[in-house]
Amino acid sequence: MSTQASAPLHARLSDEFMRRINSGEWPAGSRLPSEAELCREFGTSRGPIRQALAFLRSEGVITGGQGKSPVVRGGVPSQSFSTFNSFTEWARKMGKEPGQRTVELAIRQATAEAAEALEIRPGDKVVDVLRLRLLDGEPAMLETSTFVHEVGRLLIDFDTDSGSIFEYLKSQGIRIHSARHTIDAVAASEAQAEILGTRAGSPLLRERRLTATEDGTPVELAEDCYLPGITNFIIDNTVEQRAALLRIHTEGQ
Amino acid sequence: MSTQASAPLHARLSDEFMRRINSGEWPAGSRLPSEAELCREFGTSRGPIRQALAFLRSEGVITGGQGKSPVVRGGVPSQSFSTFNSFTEWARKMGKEPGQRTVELAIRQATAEAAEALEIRPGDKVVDVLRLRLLDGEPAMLETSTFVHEVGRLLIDFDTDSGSIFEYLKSQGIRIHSARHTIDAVAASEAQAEILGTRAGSPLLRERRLTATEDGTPVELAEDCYLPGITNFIIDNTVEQRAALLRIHTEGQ
DNA sequence: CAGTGGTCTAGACCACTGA
DNA sequence: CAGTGGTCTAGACCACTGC
Repeated sequence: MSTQASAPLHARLSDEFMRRINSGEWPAGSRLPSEAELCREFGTSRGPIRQALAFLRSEGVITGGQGKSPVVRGGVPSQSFSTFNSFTEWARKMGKEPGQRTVELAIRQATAEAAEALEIRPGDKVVDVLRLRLLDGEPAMLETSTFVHEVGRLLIDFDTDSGSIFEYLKSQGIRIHSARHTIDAVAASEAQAEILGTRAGSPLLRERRLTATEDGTPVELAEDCYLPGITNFIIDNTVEQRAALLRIHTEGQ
Repeated sequence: MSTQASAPLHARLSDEFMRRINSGEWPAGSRLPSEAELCREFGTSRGPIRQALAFLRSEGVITGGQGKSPVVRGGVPSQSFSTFNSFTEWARKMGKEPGQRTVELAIRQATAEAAEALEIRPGDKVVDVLRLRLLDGEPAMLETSTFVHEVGRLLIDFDTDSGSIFEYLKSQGIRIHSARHTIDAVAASEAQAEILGTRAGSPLLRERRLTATEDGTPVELAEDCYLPGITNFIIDNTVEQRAALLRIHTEGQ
């Protein structure tokens, strides 16, 4: 199990349930034991059992209910916040070796657009980082990040060629808490095409990202442009997740 | 409030909390009343109160905890499963008028690729629908859907120019329960470019979708290609949502 | 230190499912 | 009908926060 012995009971239970599902002890398509049975097996009340099951439900690992015991669903992925927000961590999890070449690190004045998103004044100092990200040594993505100065100044002392900015900022006590990702497709500009080693006008998968701390203060505005074919985004959703985390947007709204 | 009088207490509570947040009674950045206070106000035990707060937390509407009362976050979107899965419903919510022109509706044998995704045998009958989707009369997306025959046969009696297939199938008792969306960027083919009124080779935002019923049986395999600039995908995530609904993927994994 | 949310228990009633 | 999950109560102890 991945949880510590001191972890809350419901967390240990959901890990144990997850283990049984992944090990095939509770195969996909089968019914779970009833809550009453699980209470007896683990010598606990219904509370923690239900809390653990609710977590599996929110993950999409189990489904069904009301009068019937839940059913195990198959082929469900899982990814943590940091995996989604850190290129480095994500690449490692995919079994690829992440790399980066810093093209530019600059302190400059915020553009009007960046200032609005980051909730600062136009002309306030920001730190721009432009990096080419690699997978197994091959160009995969062009990352353009703009940090508010208070956070970005920490990067001056950091070798941005050495690894994950996300992890470094975490070690410096910056707690990234939430992010909004906007995904679309764009044609590569001349400059982008040259760095990525492709043709101008060819399609790129673009992810724009606004990250914030717990109290909602913006920290970073980023634009990541992926070479197509190498990377895609996968989103799972179900009816149970009442209002989903995700939405499609259109201009003028 | 949107919930019925007979709805569970925790649902009515979360609606009431949401109302107070949207009305400005609990402004963004402010602290919520303590759970004990809410218990007194509504004359209930902590259970339903906590369940309602947990829902707001999962929506990203409130944040924080442990020793401190939660804080209201601002600017949080919300979208239901059906809005994300139905072009028609989504367009209406965006204030646009959805439209469609059916290019082709055909019964044919499943390709090897489609058969594998839909968990049927290659050569089994499937129903293909190719439609140009419009927003306010302008081409916006090219939709290629492949339905398993058992479901697709219902479409033969449906005017696919008239509206939402998703809604029609729901009215026919087909209960779509979950979907996996894979998003990437591709270059438009000659055929696609002609229908969409763009140039071959220009970028398209592609969403491939596999929808399933509650027991995990695949129903539809779709490929939607959006004209860029008109549409993008927005995803919000936070640390609290332990393993998110979303992930980035790469080839060979 | 007092107040907060996080966790857990024990027991109860209800609505829904399937035999 | 018995068994299931969905809901709610009342009370308890803990860890964390800020004063």
